[in-house]
Amino acid sequence: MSRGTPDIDDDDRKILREVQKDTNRSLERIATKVGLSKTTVWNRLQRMMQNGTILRQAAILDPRKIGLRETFFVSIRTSAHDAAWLDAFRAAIEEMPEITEAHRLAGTTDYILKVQVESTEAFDAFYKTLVSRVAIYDVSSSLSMEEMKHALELKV
Amino acid sequence: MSRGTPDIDDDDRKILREVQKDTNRSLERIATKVGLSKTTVWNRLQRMMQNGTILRQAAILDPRKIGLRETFFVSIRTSAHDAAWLDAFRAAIEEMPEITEAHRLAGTTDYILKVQVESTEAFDAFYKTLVSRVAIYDVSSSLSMEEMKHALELKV
DNA sequence: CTTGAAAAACATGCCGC
DNA sequence: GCGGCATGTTTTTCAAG
Repeated sequence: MSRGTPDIDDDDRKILREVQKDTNRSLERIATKVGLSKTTVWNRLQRMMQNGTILRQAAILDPRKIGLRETFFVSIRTSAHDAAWLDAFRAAIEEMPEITEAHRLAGTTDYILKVQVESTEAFDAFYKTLVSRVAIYDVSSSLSMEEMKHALELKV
Repeated sequence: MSRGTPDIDDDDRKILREVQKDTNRSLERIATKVGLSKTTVWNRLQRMMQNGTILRQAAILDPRKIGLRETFFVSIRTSAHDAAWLDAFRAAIEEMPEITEAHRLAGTTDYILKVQVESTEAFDAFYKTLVSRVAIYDVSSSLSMEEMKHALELKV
């Protein structure tokens, strides 16, 4: 385990491609599809859950069906780069469920947030709360008109 | 079913909160936790899978463990707004597995892409392929230094 | 909506290769 | 490491309150 990522081999990749699509198929179907025995597939799945390759198995919901109709992308620049500010920012991200994704970036934009809310009014409320919690130098919010792709299946 | 989203009630929401976390717990544990019978939980899950509230149940992988070490956000502006260009762009998005998310935006930026690749070199190759496939007026790519949050669990 | 029970499908662990 | 088989668990279906 000294190099980049030699934890998984081609059989593992085949299994991952299957379980990324659907976890509700039986072991037997997966085993047949990838050309290994049930036991082997089971052992490999066990290992990949242990070592964190598979983070978890979960139901993936349609945001619209549960009332989250709008997605915004929020680009943030800050003037404060001290530890106290970052702690406050991290806490806000953690505690606000509307923020479904947050990245610290290299470049002119310091942070990007993906925010999923019920409505544009709900976003306005979210926005006010956010800027009241942390000092922000410059913000630019973009409303998504259309989600063209959302691949939870990674290229494995 | 004439209003916004009255397909799901509070019991459904409780069930969804459970299965969003982990799909591998038995029906019995979920039923106990939400205070309903096994049969009821099963019937409700069945309905929510039928009507698309639950898109699917799948394994969620750690991108780094499968060698996808870098995430980029690509902001795109285009000068061509005709149907032919859009078709080509849609096809490119569909066919390039490195693009894990794509949105059409309102505002100065026309599109935003999330791109997950093995390395910065792999991103360079991806980028060249993308711009060779579709005419783009202005692109700005930002490398993510840190994924601060990635909530696949939606606020339900 | 619930309980309960019965059938089928399944995951899991052990065996020998 | 692998595959086949035995066992206990779980899902799934059904009848009845």
